[in-house]
Amino acid sequence: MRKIIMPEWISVGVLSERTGVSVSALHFYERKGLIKSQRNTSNHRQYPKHVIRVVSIIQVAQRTGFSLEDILLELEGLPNRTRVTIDDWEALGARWQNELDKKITQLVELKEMMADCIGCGCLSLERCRLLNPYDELGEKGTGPMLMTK
Amino acid sequence: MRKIIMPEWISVGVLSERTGVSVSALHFYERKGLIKSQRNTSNHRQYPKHVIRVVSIIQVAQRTGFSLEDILLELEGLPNRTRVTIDDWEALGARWQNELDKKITQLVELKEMMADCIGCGCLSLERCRLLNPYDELGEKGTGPMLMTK
DNA sequence: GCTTGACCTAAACTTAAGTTGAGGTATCAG
DNA sequence: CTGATACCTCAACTTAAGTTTAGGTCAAGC
Repeated sequence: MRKIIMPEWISVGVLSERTGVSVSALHFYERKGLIKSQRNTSNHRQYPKHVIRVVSIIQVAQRTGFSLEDILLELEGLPNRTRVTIDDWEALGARWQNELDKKITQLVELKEMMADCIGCGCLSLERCRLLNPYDELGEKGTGPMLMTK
Repeated sequence: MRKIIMPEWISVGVLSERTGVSVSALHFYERKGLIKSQRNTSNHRQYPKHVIRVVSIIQVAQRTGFSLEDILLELEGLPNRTRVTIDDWEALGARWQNELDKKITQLVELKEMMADCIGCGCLSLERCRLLNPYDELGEKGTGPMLMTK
């Protein structure tokens, strides 16, 4: 009694529907090697259902700033192509986590910079003095000032 | 006795050095309206020092997935161009925070999807079964399986 | 007075990530 | 048999975010 569940095959149209990614983009991903398909007798692509999940990962990764090349490297660029171990997979997972953490750090940094800028007062006057610094300045005596350092 | 600190002017080369952004990119940002300069008598651009900070914000925002158009909209696209209030600025800040939070959520989502994928076992066998699903399957009886849903 | 370095403009080129279009095939419904 | 539909390929086009190239100006130093 086998516990294996064989893949269900879906067409490119269905994959597109399920993921919200256009057919042309899916073809493109395939050309780039991010996903793979088998062909049926009519030369139509057939994807195992699990590819839905791969495409979802691609989408989210992309929206969060990874390039397709990055994603491909993460998914395919394993140290040795002949024998890939569980260790390899774990290393890959670690690298990916690391990248995610870096990106989160950058977001937090951005938040801080903005808070700084808004906090310093120079961003809260009519229009941004940082961007439009040629308005009459110092006409009022009090009020927002430009920063030195 | 005035408390106003007048801006120090810097050249495009210095701005480039200070920010790590190439001169051509800075010209480009200026064409796009992201930064502004005055010209000296030799027609050379002069930026107030604070533009360093603006460029830094642009850089970080970009690295975290905002397009220049997004950034421009956030910085410039205020409701009414003639009279911009503190409320406008706060609304802008709120929108920006919101975007940042969305992006952070996406990163967390991505982390979860990956954890899921690795956890399910199908990613921890020689090479990825999700990506290379045509390997001999079920040869061993036990071991990783493909997922149904 | 000439060269060097930092700057200027405008236009063409580049890369990533697709989209669009033209022309062709296979299966199914009436 | 004749559309309609869903797919196929290949090539050209698009947009964003710059870079590169080519030709020109200006002030400084020797």
